[in-house]
Amino acid sequence: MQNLLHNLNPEQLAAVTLPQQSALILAGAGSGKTRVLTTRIAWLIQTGQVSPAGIMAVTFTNKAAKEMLTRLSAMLPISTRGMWIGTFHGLCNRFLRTHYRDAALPQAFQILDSQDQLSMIKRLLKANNVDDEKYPAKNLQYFINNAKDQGLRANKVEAYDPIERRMVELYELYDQQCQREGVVDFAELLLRSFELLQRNQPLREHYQARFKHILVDEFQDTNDLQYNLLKLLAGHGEQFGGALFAVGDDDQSIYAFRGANVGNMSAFEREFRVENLIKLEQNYRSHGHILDSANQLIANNSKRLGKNLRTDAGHGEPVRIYEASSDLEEAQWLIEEIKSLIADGASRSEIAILYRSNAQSRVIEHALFAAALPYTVYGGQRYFQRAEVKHAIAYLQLMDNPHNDSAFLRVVNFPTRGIGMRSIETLQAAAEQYRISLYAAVPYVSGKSGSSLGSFVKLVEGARFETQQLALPEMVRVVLEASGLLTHYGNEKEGADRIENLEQMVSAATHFVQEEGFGQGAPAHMGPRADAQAGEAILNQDGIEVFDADAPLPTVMSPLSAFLSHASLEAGDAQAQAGQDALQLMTVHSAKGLEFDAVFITGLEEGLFPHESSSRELDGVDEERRLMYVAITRAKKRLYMSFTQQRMLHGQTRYNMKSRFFDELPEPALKWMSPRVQAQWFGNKKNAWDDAKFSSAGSDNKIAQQITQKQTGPGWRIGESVEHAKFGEGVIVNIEGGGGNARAQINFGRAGMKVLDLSVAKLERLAR
DNA sequence: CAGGCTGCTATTTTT
DNA sequence: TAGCAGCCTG
Repeated sequence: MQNLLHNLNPEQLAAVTLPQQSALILAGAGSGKTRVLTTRIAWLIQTGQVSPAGIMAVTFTNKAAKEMLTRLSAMLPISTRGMWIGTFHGLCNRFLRTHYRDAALPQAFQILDSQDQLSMIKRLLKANNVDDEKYPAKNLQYFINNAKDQGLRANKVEAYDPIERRMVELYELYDQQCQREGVVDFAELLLRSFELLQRNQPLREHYQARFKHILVDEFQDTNDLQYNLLKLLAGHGEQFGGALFAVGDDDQSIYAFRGANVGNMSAFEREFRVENLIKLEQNYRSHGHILDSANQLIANNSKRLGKNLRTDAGHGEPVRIYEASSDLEEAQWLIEEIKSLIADGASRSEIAILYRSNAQSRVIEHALFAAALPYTVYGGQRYFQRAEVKHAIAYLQLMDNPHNDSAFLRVVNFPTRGIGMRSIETLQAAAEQYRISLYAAVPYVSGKSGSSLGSFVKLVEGARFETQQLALPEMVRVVLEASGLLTHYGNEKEGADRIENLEQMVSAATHFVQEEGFGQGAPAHMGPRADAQAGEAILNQDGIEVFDADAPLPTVMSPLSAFLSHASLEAGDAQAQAGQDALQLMTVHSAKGLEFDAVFITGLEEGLFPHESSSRELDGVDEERRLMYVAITRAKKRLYMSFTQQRMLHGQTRYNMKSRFFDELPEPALKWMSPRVQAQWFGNKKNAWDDAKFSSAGSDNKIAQQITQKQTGPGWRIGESVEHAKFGEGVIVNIEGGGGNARAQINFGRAGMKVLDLSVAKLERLAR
C-alpha cells in the first residue's frame, strides 16, 4: 500500500496525524476536508492505533457517508462492513435495533418519515377535537421536532401561554401514540439513543470505551441533541471515552432554520478544551478572483471563528455580473452565455445554475427547454416518497408491524375495497376506547364494516404467511400482486409510470439484499443471541447485547425490517438523470458540497437573496451571506452573478434592488457585463428584449449592448433606478397621479419602501 | 368515490 | 402564477 500521507499539505498532514485528543478542524470550502477525514481513519487503522471497531464516523447525509466508505475502501484493504460509519440517524437506528429492549421499543419498530409524521399528527388533532385553525398540524410538527432536537421531552418543555401548554399536551399524546404503534420519528431515533445512553451506565461505558475515535463531518450543522449525543459517546467529563475529531466550517453554516447550531463549534472548543485547532485554508478548487470575492464577502459577518481561503491558482477570470431588465431576459442571457460556454468546449454537467428559492427555476427551465438545452433539476421527488411506492411500503410495514396506524390507514382502502370513512371512524373509536392500534381493534367492530375490515386483515396476514420463507425480493413481488396495487394501476390511464416504479421495488430489494449482505437463502436471525458465532451477537460481562464490528444489521433485523428502515432513512435518488450530460439546476442549499467549472448565481436581488424573511430572523442576513459564500465557492473557473429589475413572483411583478452582496465584493475581481438596462415601460409586458443583442462569453471584453429602448419622453418610469440624498439607491415601484402631483412609491431596499412626491423629492436618475 | 371547485399560500432540507 | 388541501356534488 502506498503511503497514505503523501501529497497532504502541512495543515492536512497535521490534522490527519493528530494524537488521540479532541480536535477542531476548520475546513474551508474546497480545502480537502473529506480527504482529511478519510485519511485520518485509514492512518489510525493502518498504524495500528485503533481497530476498525474503535472508530465511529458521523455524517449528515447518506451521500457523504457513502463517499467516505468508498474512499476508505480504496485506501485500506479491509472490509468497511460493520464499521460505524454513517449518518446520525443511520447509526442511531443501528444502536436502537441492537438494544431495542433497553430502549423500550418493539424489535420491529418502524421509522416515520416527515410525511408519515404529519399525517399522524393530523389524526391526533382530529381524534382529540383540536381546532386545527388554532393548531395547524404543521406547527405542531415543528413544535415537536424542535423540542426533540433540543433533547426535550414534553414534560421538560416550558410553556408560556395556553396555546403552548396545549401543544405540550399534544406532544405528550403524540409520543404515547408513537409508542403504542411501535413507530419512531427521525428526531426520536436520536433522542431515544441519547436517553438510553444517559440512563444506562454500563451501556454508556461500553460504547465510550469502544469508540476511541469519533469523527464528525459538517460539525457546524449539528443541532443541540446531536452535540449532546456526541458528548455522551465521547465520554466528556467521564472516565472512559475517546477523542472527538470535529470537522466543520462556520462560514458554511446554512441550516439554522432546521435547528443547526453553529455555536456548537465554539462550545466544543471550550468544553473539550480543544488545543488542536487546525485551519485548512488552502483551497484547491477555485481561481483567485472567485476566492477573493468569497473572502471579502464573508468578512462582513461578525462572530466568525476566522479563516481566509488562499489558492495557488492565478487570479483567473473576473467574476461576471449581469443586470437584466426582467426575469425572462435574465434567463435569455443565461442561455446565450451557456451556449457560448458550450461552444468553447465546456461540458453541460460542469455548468450549474443556482437560485435562492425553487420557484425561480420555472422561468429558467422554460427558457432552457425552448432552447433545447438538456438540464437536470435537483431536489425532485425521491423514489421512496412517491405515492405508489409508499403504498407498497405500507403493506410491507403492516406485515412487519401491524400496529403502524399510518400504514394501516394509507392502504386499508387502497386499492378501494369498500371500506369508507364510516367504517374507519368506527374502528378509530374502538381503537381509541381500548387504546390499541387500528389493526388490533378490528375484532371489536362488528357488522358489515367489520367483515370487510376483517378481510383486509386476512389479506395482510395471508401475505405474511405466504412470504415467510421467501427472500426479500420475492416477498416484495408477492405483495405487489396480492395488494392489488399492480392491478389497480394497470387499470389507470396514467398508471404505466407507477407500475414501473413498483416493479423497480423488486430490483431495489434485490440490490439492497446484496449490498447489505443478507444471508443467501437462510433467513436472517431475529434478535441477538448469546450463542453467537464470531461476527454475530455477543454479550459482554454486564449482559449487555453488543455486536462485533463485523456484525452488520442483518444479525439483529429481519431483511424486511432492514429494508423498511432503509426506505425511511434513505429516500432514494431524486429523479432519474434526464440525459447524461445535462446542465445542473439547483438551489444554493443543495449545491453545498458540490463544485462546477462554471456557476451562475441568479436572482441576486434584495428580498430574494438575501431573502426578505431573513431580515426578521436573528442573524438572518448573516446566514444569507454564508449562503452566498457557499454559492460563490462552488465555482472552479468561471463565476457569473445576475440580477434583474423586474421579476414575476407569486403572480405579481416585483421591482427589487440589486442585492446588497454586490457592495461586499472586491471591485477589481468583478466585471460588469452590461450597462444598466433601461426599464420597460409600464404596461408594456411584451418582451422588451425581442430585439436586444447580448454579449457572449467568448468575447470577454465586449460589453453588452444596451437594450433598444423606445423612450418617448422625460419623466419617471416604473422600474427605474434612482438615488435619494437620504435614502440612497432605490427602485421606482409604482407611480400614482400625474403632472404636478405625481407621487412615486420607491423601494429603497434596506431603507424601506417610501412614497415620495415627485415634484418635491430630490431624485437622481441612476445610470451606469 | 371521482372529479371539480374554491381558497389559500408561497424560503432554504436531510434524516 | 401554480400547486395543493379541503370541501361539495354527481
